[in-house]
Amino acid sequence: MASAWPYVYSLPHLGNLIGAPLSADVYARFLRRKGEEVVFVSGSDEHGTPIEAEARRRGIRPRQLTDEMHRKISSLFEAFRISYDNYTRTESPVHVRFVQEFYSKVYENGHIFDEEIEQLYCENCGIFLPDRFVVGTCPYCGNPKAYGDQCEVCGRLLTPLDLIGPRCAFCGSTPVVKKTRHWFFDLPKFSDELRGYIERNENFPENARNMSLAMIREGLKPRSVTRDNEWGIPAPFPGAEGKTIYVWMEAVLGYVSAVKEWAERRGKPELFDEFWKDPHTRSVYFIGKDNIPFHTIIYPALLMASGQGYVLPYNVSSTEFLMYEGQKFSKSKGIGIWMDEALELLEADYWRYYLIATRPETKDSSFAWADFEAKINNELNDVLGNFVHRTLTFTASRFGGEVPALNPSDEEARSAISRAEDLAKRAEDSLWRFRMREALVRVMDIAREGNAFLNSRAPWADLKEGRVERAGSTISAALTLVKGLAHYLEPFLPDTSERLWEMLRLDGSPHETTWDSAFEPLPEGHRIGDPKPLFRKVKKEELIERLREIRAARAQPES
RNA sequence: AGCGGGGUGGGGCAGCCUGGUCAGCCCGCCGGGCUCAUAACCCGGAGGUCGGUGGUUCAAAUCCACCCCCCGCUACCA
Repeated sequence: MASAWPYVYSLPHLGNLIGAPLSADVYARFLRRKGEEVVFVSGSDEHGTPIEAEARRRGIRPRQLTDEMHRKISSLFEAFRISYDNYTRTESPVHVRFVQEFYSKVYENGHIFDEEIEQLYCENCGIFLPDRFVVGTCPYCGNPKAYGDQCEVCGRLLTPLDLIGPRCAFCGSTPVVKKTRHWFFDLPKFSDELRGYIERNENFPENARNMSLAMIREGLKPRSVTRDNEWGIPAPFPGAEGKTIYVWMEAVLGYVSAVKEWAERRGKPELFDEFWKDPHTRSVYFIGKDNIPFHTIIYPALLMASGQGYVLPYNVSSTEFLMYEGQKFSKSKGIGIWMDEALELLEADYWRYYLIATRPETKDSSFAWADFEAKINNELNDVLGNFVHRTLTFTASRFGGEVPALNPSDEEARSAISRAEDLAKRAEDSLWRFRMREALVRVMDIAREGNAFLNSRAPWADLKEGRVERAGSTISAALTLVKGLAHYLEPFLPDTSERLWEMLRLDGSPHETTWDSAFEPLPEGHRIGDPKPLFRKVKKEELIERLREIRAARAQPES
């Protein structure tokens, strides 16, 4: 399993989080609970022009910059409980060596050719400028901030030489045209093989399949593999001294190298082949929709071209985009919430709940504070938190904290549990189909079921009238549902699951248990721990205000 | 411009591929119940004819055509 590698130029925001790492984490945890052998990898994508330029601007080495960013991002993923088996980086020596060997093979297999091209060069910065990093006035609409590849105002595609008054995006000086030689991956060669692969792969979501087939239909073009950057992995092709591998063409191979690194670190290098070359391995990738063509076309083509028998993606699960109050996340405009800020406002599970419940599975969705408040308060806190709390406190206060007996002929109690089992089954079906949002609703329905069950049975009324056994049977069943929730919530809300585990005084850990043992009842007489509320309500005004303060405090030392 | 996705009661979504048994779910709103629980929980109700027009069909949210609106992508940003 893999989630897209974040480019460590800036910290990921909540849209990035749900797009790849969090979605992948839910699935990875689910697979582990189902007893599958899972290796879940990702890492920091740290080479390339933007970082090289930023480091130059700050007067530090790129490695210094990415060391810091890698450390920050790693700890943020950890705090959000993203359960990577290996979160590494593209500067990892294993990765660097792997990429060079990989491209040497692709070259030997005859899928690389070189060609001289003309490109804009900034003499002040001393770098060739990717089209995106040339800015100027759009010749069509007069937008003074058009990019060298496209004008965002009128939407027209451009080349840097179309721009009026082209400037280097980093220093503003006028670039010159210069010749340079680059090495290209012969992508069109793989068109037929790719088409067959995509058509045969029934797991690809519709958007990924359609987009990819359309691109093949329109004709694939060779992709350049090299760049004139210093900050990157040296290209291993004869005559390519001084060139580095284009970040994208290199970072995707991290999916492979990260598993190699993981296997070597465990002292079992043979695990690498077991995972990557066994045709039964299912590799699953979680990405945002902007990354689809790379993962369904270029990346599989590279794997094919290496001739090493690496398994092709079993599925590429792509999400649409998360917006922020209806707008695009934008660092420069301060629109959105970033991972580090989120954690200062609330614990990870609040965010995990909301993000999974709002996951843009079939179309763009929007983070909205009003919606956030409603979901946290009414669903997470009231439906889930309260069901657990009322059940546990009732057990504690009326049964001395001991699990009462379930009456075997209590049909109502048994059918409540069996309805919950149905819900769990449906949650599982949704998860197998990568519908995490739907799955979470089904798990929450278990709590809803529990609440309805308690109300209809009114064990408090039974106790008043001396029907202790009936009340006990009700609570026993409710406790079984709570235990089920402790299991089923693990992929979604790992910390909450852990706390429930402790409150129920269960053995082991929710992170090692199995999905299918969820409803095995607690033994009669088992003592539970002290019930504590799982969640608290939030007020959006307060959160927004705190966010403002956090930003203000941060802006100070920076400037 | 091309390509892809989407337009379903006040908000957020599912259903559409495999036409009828689909108008469903969560939230909100209104009314009722309960009091174990963090004024939490439960039950019931009002509210949509499924972007528009035309077509296919005994029958369309579901298929076809055209149109309108929103979003994304267009591959040297990663």
